[in-house]
Amino acid sequence: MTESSFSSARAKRPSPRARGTAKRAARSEGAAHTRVTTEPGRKRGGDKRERILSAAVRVFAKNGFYATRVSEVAKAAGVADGTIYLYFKSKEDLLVSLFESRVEKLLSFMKGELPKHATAPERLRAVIEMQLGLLEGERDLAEVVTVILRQSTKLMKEYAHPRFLAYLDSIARIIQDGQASGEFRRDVSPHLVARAAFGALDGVALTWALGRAEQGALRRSAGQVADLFLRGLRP
Amino acid sequence: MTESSFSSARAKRPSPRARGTAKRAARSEGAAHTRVTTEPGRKRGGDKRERILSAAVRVFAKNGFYATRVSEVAKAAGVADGTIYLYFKSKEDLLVSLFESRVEKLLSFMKGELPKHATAPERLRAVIEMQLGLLEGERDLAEVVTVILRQSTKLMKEYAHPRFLAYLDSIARIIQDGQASGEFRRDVSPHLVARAAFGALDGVALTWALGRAEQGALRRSAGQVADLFLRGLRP
Amino acid sequence: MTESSFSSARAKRPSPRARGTAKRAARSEGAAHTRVTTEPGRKRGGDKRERILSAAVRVFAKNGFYATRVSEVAKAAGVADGTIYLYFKSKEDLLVSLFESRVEKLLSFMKGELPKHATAPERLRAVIEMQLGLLEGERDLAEVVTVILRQSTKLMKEYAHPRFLAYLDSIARIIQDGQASGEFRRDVSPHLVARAAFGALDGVALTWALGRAEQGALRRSAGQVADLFLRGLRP
Amino acid sequence: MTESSFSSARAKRPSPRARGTAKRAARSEGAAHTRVTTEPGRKRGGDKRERILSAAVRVFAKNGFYATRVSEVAKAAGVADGTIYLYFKSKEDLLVSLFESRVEKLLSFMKGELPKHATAPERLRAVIEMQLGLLEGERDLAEVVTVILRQSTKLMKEYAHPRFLAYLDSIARIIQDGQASGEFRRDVSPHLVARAAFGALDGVALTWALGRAEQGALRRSAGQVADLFLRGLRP
DNA sequence: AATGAATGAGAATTCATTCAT
DNA sequence: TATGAATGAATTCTCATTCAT
Repeated sequence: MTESSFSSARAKRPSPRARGTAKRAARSEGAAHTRVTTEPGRKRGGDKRERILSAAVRVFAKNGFYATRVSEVAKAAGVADGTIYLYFKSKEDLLVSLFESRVEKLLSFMKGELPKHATAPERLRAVIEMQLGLLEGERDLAEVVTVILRQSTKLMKEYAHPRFLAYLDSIARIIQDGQASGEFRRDVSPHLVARAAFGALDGVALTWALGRAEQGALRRSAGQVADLFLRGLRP
Repeated sequence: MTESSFSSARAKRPSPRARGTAKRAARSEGAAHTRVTTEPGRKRGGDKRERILSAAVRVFAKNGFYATRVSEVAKAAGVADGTIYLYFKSKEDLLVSLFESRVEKLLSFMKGELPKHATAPERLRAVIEMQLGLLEGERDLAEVVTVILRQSTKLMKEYAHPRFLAYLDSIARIIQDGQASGEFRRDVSPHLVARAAFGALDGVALTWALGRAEQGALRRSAGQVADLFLRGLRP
Repeated sequence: MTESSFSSARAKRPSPRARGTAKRAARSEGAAHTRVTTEPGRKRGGDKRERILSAAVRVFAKNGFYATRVSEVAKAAGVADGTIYLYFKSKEDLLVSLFESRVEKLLSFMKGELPKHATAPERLRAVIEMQLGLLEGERDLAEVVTVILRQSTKLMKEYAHPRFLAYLDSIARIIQDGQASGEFRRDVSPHLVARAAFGALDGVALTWALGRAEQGALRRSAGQVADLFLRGLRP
Repeated sequence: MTESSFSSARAKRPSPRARGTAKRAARSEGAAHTRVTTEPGRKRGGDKRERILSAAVRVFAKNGFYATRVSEVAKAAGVADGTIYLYFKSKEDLLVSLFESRVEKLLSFMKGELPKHATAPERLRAVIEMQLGLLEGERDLAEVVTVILRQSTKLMKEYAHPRFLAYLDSIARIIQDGQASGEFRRDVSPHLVARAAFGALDGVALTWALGRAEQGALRRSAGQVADLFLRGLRP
């Protein structure tokens, strides 16, 4: 249960000019996530991709996905409109890539941390603290993950949902382990607990992100939420 | 603390031909939710507004707010495109109205139920069961409330946020009461608990709505979530 | 040359319900002025037609033809939107009818007055004073005639132009008579003078209507303009 | 008093992608004529603006402002619909710009010519000949200036009126000078004469433009109109 | 005759995406 | 690779006109 819950595939990105006649194609595409990709960075193109992504988090977080113009992202990134299409297939692909690149980071970190904790309660607390802790570091990211992502229904249903379920699974497995070892009560569904826990954290992060977003507030909240759940799960 | 947290104002709706008054008014309005309203169409236009709203829940839930065309809603409602603008100022107004009309219903129900429960734990359990129970009745509504609403960032920030906070407040007050009476432990922030509880329910409803949405599943989950929180709050 | 320059045809108006399926037809219609008409006024329907016309002058003068909504005219006239279509075939027909009813009045007045003046110079002066004098009485009308009418290009070209030419003709004939009798110099084209005179009056009325429209100003101007032209025409 | 009455500002034009700045700006602007401007497209977009303007004169002159579809202008200019919005903020802005660009030309020409004439009568004759002469060169322009411009009431009142008054002023000043030097009679108001003269020319041009528009006719008329006024003004 | 709710064709404008340079 | 002018499909909303009552 220490392995990542998010597949780490899709580390590649489209190489400039791999674009076909995709125009308006997205409307009917079944899967938005199959993208042609190539090694980008001869010279220092990877830099530009990153610049675009980081501009995108900021702008998406501020205005939402739909209200954001591709040209705004370009401007914020300091590149030409067309350049964005050298690195991303479409506006939506930009959102997916954003989500991926950020979540990937979050998950790989988690994957490294979890093994350090021996008991299920400790691991659950660690997950909770990590989720809020990581979001706190990047408010824009928190907003993207908690709010923006939900703006693209298609994205949500097709792309994010499976990854999200995988993440939930990894939490559920912690609960399961705890139940097996007698650390947690057995009369609750591990998956339900996982969903409730994730939702609780998401809700806390959401109000935080939409509100004043005080520094340190999320981290402090983490302890209480962990407490609440750990007590609630006590046999 | 039994009084509703949502103002029940705005129970009126615009009658056809409020046009000219409503026209573009939103552009400059500070609050997008103050709308001119009148008796619904006498004659036989009375149910049009409701028909449009209920078509909107369905279509929005299926495709999301942005991906839904006004003409699709019109078609689903069996009216002409223009008719929608007789009852709603804009596409966005339709979403707000939808949210309002539904949430209003949910809240007034809650307002009536809560007083029937004597202790804070019972009231918390009641809230949890009601939130999930009511959503279960209308899957589309659940999706609108948990997903779609977040699609309009402006809506979320300007309109829904305050109402949402008011709802959270009413939950927080239950916690507070319980802490005052010694029924709940005092070392957690009532507001934090409220946010976590709401988030947990939202998360459970979200996965339910996006997933298979089995009948009865939500109601069954409610008990476990309530249990989790009540135990977690035990002094 | 005392006979009216405007045909007095078209004194009839459409009777309620004579309407066919004219919808959008105007787009392709060649002649906008052929209208079915009937005696209206059993009871007192004529009153209503007049009320609509007079509301229309006011509203058109204020906002221009295109910027005016049929519903605004209806409101100003105190009738329902649909009622307008009982008396006028279309919005454009309303403008034409307006023009006609007003111009008719002006012309019949002129027809009665001219014979009272014996010499060509006196008649020219009378025409000038009448044109400005009548406009001064109704500022809104002045605006409709000088500005609004030009807004409907089709109207201008198809309907108003011939009538306008007829009016010019009647002025030209005064000049011609004067030249024949030796009262006016003969080295200018009567039609050119007529156009110039009409334009001069129109220009004076236009700036007056668009400006402060002081009472009495137009009448005072008339004398000077008449003077200018009469001197200019002196043999 | 030989200096031009029209400010020659606004010689610049928006470059493509001034979007975002210009967007909807007019809605709140007090003066609709302050527009962001930049060097026209380098590369090869340079003549696009001009091509659009000249297509617009043609189409507006033919169908009138309101009856003209933006797509028609685009087609006539040989560009895509959207391209128009790269150079003009809106359809109305296109009309204003048209007026400006043309009138500017006319006025700067006049500014250069007037000083060549020594006496007030000569200058008045020059103005008359120029106004008609320049219009004759471009029939479409004549129509735009005499008819189309009046179609946008807002335009007329907000934008054109002040410029128009300034032009009248410059004519009035010629009259005034003539009166001061004893070349013109003093018992007429210079401004009234200016308005009458402009109106006369406008009227002549209007019937010419709406009629057969024979080559040379306007120029020939100019002499007679000038004669008429000069004689009429003789002390 | 009158009403006004409903209609739906139509039009301006936007903006993701392309492609010539 | 990068640019940004150009494209044009698509979408919201308006409003003249109709027609059931």
